[in-house]
Amino acid sequence: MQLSRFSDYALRTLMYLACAPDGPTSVGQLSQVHGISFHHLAKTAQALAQRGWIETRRGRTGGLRLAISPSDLTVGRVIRELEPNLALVECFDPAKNHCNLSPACLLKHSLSRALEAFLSELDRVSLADLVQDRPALNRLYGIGEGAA
Amino acid sequence: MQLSRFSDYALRTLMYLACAPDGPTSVGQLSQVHGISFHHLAKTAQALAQRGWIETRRGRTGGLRLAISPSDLTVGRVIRELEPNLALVECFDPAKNHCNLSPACLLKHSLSRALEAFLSELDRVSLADLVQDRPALNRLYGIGEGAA
DNA sequence: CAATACCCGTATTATAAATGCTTATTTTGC
DNA sequence: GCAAAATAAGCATTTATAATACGGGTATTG
Repeated sequence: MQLSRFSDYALRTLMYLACAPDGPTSVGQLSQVHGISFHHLAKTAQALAQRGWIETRRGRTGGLRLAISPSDLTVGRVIRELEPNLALVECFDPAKNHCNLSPACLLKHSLSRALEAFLSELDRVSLADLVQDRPALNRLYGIGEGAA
Repeated sequence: MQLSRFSDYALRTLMYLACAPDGPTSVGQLSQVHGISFHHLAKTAQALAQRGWIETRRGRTGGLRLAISPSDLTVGRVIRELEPNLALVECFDPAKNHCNLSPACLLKHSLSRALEAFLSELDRVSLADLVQDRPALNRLYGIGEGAA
């Protein structure tokens, strides 16, 4: 049971943008800071832009910028929308289900409740909460390093 | 984010054994009822036996039998022990971690809390709870069908 | 002794993620 | 106004991992 790296990278991108909100940040910058493939990051940026969470600007001085307030976006929301498959077991998806116990199976309900407990715990955490110690993060990001 | 089928099949096996506790149940029977590969099920049975949750008996009249009381085993326990990878993101595993934000990253703590909420919700559910409506399950399992 | 059923290690297959490449669009500078 | 450069967006390929299938081995019963 693990989160897809897609969601993971999306959260890292949002965290960075929440820390460096001044100018637009290029995907290349994000790629360098996080040590993640450029093209892979571009793909996640695309998904974030589609949902209106970030603004993308093309051209010579383009890049990514947060389009919403960090306190308005929760980790739970991000994962609910971006995680490609939240069906813990096959019977969660009626189309793929092969288990004929479903009618009387209480396991499914228990797992549903547990998943909801997981997500609602993350609903309590906003992007603003994640970056509350901005100085420490900026140090790790290398933001504010005067020397080239 | 989804559970491995390994854990899934293990839980189904335990549920069946909790419903049919009289004689030993062969892996072949379990395979037929659930429509799952024989060898794959045998592998999960092995893991259950190693933990003392079931007894296996070889030979002509052999099979699997529950070795503990259904109310003493929780779903949470099963998943904690059997799920091969509960590391939601790479930074949960220091050996595989490449993210250099770890020291100041609050995301990890949020995810840890959420995972614990998920598992503790499942700790509240015992195997006995899952099979409380035994007649309905036995009907689905085909247990008690007089006609051949 | 023969048949049945669990035990264990290996190999193949399938699926999904990660990466790389190509195309299209925008902006800046001449 | 045009050309060049930078960047986003979309598409295809490679890679890795998990699930599954298979074979031989061992123990037990009748």
